[in-house]
Amino acid sequence: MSRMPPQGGDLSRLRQLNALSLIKVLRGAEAATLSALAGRTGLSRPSTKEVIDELTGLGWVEEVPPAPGTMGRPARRYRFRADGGHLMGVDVGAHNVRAALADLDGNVVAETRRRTRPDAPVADRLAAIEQAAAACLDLGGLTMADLWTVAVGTTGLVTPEGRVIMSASVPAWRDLDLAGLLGGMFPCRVLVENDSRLAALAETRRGVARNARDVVFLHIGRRMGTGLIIDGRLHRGFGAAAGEIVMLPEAHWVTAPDDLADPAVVPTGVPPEDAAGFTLAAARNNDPAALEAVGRFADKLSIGTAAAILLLDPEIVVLGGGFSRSADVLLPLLRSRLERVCLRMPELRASTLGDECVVLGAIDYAIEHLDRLFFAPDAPVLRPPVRPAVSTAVPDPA
Amino acid sequence: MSRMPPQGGDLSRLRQLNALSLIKVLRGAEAATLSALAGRTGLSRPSTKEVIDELTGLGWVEEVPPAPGTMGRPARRYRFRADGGHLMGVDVGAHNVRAALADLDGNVVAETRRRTRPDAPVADRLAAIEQAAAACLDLGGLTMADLWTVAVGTTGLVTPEGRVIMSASVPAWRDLDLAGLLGGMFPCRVLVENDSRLAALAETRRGVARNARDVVFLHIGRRMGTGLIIDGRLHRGFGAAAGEIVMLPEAHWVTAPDDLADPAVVPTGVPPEDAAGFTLAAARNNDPAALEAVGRFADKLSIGTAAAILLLDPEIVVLGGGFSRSADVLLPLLRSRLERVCLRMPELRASTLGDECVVLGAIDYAIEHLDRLFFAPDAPVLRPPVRPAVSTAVPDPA
DNA sequence: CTACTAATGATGGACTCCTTAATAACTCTC
DNA sequence: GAGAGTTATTAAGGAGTCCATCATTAGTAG
Repeated sequence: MSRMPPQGGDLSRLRQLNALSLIKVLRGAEAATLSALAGRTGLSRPSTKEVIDELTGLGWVEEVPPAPGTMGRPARRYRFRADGGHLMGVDVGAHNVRAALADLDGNVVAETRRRTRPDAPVADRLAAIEQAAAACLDLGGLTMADLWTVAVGTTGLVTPEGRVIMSASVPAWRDLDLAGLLGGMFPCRVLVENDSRLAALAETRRGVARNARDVVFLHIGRRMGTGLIIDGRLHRGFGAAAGEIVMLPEAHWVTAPDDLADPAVVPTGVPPEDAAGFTLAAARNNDPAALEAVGRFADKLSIGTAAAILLLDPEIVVLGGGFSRSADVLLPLLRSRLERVCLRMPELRASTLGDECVVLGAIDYAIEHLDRLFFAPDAPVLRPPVRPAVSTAVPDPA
Repeated sequence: MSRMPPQGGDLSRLRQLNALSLIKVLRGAEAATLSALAGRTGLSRPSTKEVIDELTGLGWVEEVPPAPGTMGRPARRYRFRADGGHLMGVDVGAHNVRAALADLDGNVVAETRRRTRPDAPVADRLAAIEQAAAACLDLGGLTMADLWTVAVGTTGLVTPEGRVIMSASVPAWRDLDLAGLLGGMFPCRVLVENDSRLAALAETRRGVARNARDVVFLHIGRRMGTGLIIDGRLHRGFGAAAGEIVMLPEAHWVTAPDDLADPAVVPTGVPPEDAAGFTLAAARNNDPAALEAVGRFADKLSIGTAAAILLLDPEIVVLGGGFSRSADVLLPLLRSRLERVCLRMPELRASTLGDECVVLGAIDYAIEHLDRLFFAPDAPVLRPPVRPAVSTAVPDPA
């Protein structure tokens, strides 16, 4: 009957649970005193001390100077050593490859970008990834050996095993064992996931949808995409094909972006990648033809979005992707259309993370992967912070 | 960050975890020997014995005669006392009210049904519920006081608090505090949930979708409905309005059933409730007009279904509801339409639970509620099997 | 310098689990 | 039907983890 928290066991298991619970409390928080930690874990002071000592010895926790100016004897303070390990997020797009290096708390330490062309051959794009990663490590003063996990977000359909089936925006990205190829590039576990899904994750972890349990993320741009967070977790589906509402014929999402590149609105000479921006700007200035074009786009956008809202009843819908820079124009149009259809209207917000959305999501995804490794019920024995072994076996027990 | 299994604590907490883990192993399984239990929980034999003794003392577990004919000394055998408590599932429909009494393993002990009319006033339908429940208890030789939880599935939109906003098939069911009204009828916790959702739950727990993690359940009948199981759990959504794809205008689900009552196919004189059955039977016999009508229905059905599949990528789609009795006609039509659109085609099966679907789902829902109560991380202290207190407070921490 | 405050460190007791070894109950073979 | 073989039960000793309590320590306030 469903997955089960109540995992008892040995005495040492209890100690381990308490240690993990302590790490959990320390994570992300500022330095804390023993009393505070004892209060938050429910353990007694002496036990907390003992566990903290063990964790300090292992290198998970470090002591920081006591806070001055308090009454009584100054309390020793401890904090989680987020620099005990590092992970990397990579965003592989049609025009850019981004890499970001982060510590175990998800704080970005260094960031790089390499340009590529949509029609670049596979080898070139892989080289760009390698260069971006190497430069990023350099900037952060680290080496490959310091990486615990790499998570990669890419355009296209990604299988649970990390193969790219095909990508509309990167023609060469087709039936490609990306996880395998990158597995040879990095000496650690490499996770590959669809970019829209990772963007959705970033928005729920640190963006406008922070702390929401059910989120629909819409990537609206020259290519459309969706990412779903359900019950606080990234939803992949049985064959990792979730979120592909783009393919619903009745929603016309495949051709919808063309509405914003209507020759009746956009003068010849405007490069294709700026056409939508032009139309949206014109609509902002009440150009009638542009308004009509944007209206057509919003009509189509609203169909797929309504389907997602009616099915999932999310707390919030987040708009990301290139077009979301003109959310001031799009949001009201979308909202009015959705209100006609939706039983319960969710919050509707534009992304604030912008271009970094996918790399940040990749980092958050890597962190969740590590959390699963460390907090799993069938637990890792308490051990010093070292890079987890590269288990090429199971892709990801969700 | 996310909900956390690693909940450590006291020594007694460890004992409790082990006891719960033991109950979990015993649940649903046949009687087992100590060695078997020790093996499955990971505990040592002496510890297992001690915990079992405690649970036996509390009344959760009972000893059964040893299995004869084995080598060596016969092992004592223990089993979970499923009759330690009872719960009731109720299905409130337009034409029928069903009630079923079950033990803690979900085995149905007794079952009753009362007829009502769709236009019956609220008081009449409530009386039918009370009568069905009373008769059911009688049949099972129990009283109200033996009930731990009652779960009710009803047509219509149900809020997280158990109010019925409105129901298309039961006009009187409108802005009604059903949970409150029934709370006065039963001396225990009463849960109210949409019937299609409960049917979806039953199919995943004991029907054709057994053990699937992601399931889309389609209720197809004179009223359409959906229930979603995501990651093994019933998905309700932020405002408990999930699964209402019926409302998507482009899918035409509201009028779709009318296709099967086309006057060009159904002779006058056939009562409205049999019209669809007539059309489907005619289609089975290759009546051209009927085939066309069923084709139109399948077209509409496939739109909403495709939306759900593309978004969620379920492992399996289950067809339930009245029309699913003609699944042999409908399934192939639906499948061929979906195959044109879906990226990954899920399994497509007809329900086998039939009319009992909702009551069984209600029972499973009640069991999950109890499981949450007993296995929650902030745990109940180990206690004898008694009916949990009626906490009118929190509706349901999903 | 003294009183007050709050954290630290050390001791003893309680509880849970494990390992090991002796005992008990039943089947099978001769 | 007695003895060998097999498996479960029972009991005792040991180790690990947590808690409560109390004397001690290192600051601030007046």
